[in-house]
Amino acid sequence: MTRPSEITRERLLNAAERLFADRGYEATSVRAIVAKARVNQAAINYHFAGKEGLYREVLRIGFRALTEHQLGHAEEAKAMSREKALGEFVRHQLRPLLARDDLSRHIRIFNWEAVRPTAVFRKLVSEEAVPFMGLAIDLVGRFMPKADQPPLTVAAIWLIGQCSVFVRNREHLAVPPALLVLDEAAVERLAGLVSRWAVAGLAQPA
Amino acid sequence: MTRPSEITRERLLNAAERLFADRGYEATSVRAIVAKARVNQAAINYHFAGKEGLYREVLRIGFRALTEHQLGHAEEAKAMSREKALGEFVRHQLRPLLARDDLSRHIRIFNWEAVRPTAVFRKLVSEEAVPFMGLAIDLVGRFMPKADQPPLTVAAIWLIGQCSVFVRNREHLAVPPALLVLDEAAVERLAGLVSRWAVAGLAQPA
DNA sequence: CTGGAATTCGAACGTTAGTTTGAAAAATGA
DNA sequence: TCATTTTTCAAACTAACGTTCGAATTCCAG
Repeated sequence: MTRPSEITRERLLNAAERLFADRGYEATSVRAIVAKARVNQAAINYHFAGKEGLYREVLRIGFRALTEHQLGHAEEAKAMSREKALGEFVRHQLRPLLARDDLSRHIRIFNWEAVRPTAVFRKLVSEEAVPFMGLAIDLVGRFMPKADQPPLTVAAIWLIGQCSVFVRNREHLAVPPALLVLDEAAVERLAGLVSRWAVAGLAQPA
Repeated sequence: MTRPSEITRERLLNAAERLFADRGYEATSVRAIVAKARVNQAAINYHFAGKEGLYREVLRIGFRALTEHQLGHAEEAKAMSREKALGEFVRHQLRPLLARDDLSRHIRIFNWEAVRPTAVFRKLVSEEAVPFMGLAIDLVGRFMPKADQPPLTVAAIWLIGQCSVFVRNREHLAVPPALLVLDEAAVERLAGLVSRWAVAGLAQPA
């Protein structure tokens, strides 16, 4: 076994993750990726057998990171009140408004997938059986204990929609008429607002 | 002044509107449009000076149709309770889940724009000064009478996000785990659910 | 060292995108 | 009718896309 040179692979994954997060899969060209990664044109096909393969790998990494992060907080979430847990979920989802770290980028990529899922994404979730909405479904289930799966899924989609619309319209929020300065405090306030609204909706009798 | 032959223009607008509603601007090719319209390849450039020009015209028509429709119902909406008005708004936004008429297509096109606004769209709204969210802002304003513009805009985005996420994930709702049969009754139930949730959020004290 | 495998590189390929072209056809007004 | 304009048409053009290719280079175990 020959140890492959990991550096090119790593640079590609890094550059691709940022570009995919910013523009989505379709709108990101392989030439833009290799330029940002400063590697050769053919590197993507050599290391990942094509653009799709690279994207699959980026998605896999995102899956792992997110589930790890959530698993790390799963116990705490169970211990919290359902209102607190939902608040944390919303804060977590709105995090890309501020931060530019890995986790935020993963969320932004999955937000793209929520709009129009790529074939790669669909295959991945079906293969790995790590449903993106699982956590959201569990969460809303605490508010609707008697509901069965379909309405829970609807509620989860509803909840995610409330968050992702802000993340994706980030640049809209910064200009009039919204004119939101997207600093720590503003996002905190927004998260509080959205989660209070969402709790009010879910908590009421069906 | 020479009367142009309107038929090709009309066929193009019709075909383009359907395709843009289904796939969004980027993913719709001019070849697909001319094929559906059964006109010549060069017709788009001749009649609309390019794909962008055609899209701008489709957007303009959508603007006019939507505002006319809303203006027609504006008086009724004012007369309703705010809860009823919001319910009607949500039902209206969710209408593309069922119907395939012109109005539904317009809404779906604007939903695409809510994801990642095209330059054409931005220019159009700034030019025509017909803000897409104006009605939503007025509506949420009835629940938050003391709020000023920024939080109202946030609330409006929040409200729109709750609806558009369903319209765009329509095909997701039809398969497990949601397994929603998208008939009249189901959409009606969904609209009721979403508007009740939204009302609960907005109606609570800030 | 050194020979074979792994990796990089520049160039090209085939396809599809939106647009342009110039001639043919149709429509128009005097 | 006829000269002029408007509209259609098939074909080609330029640019960008993802991918492939073979030679050049780097790497590493023997």
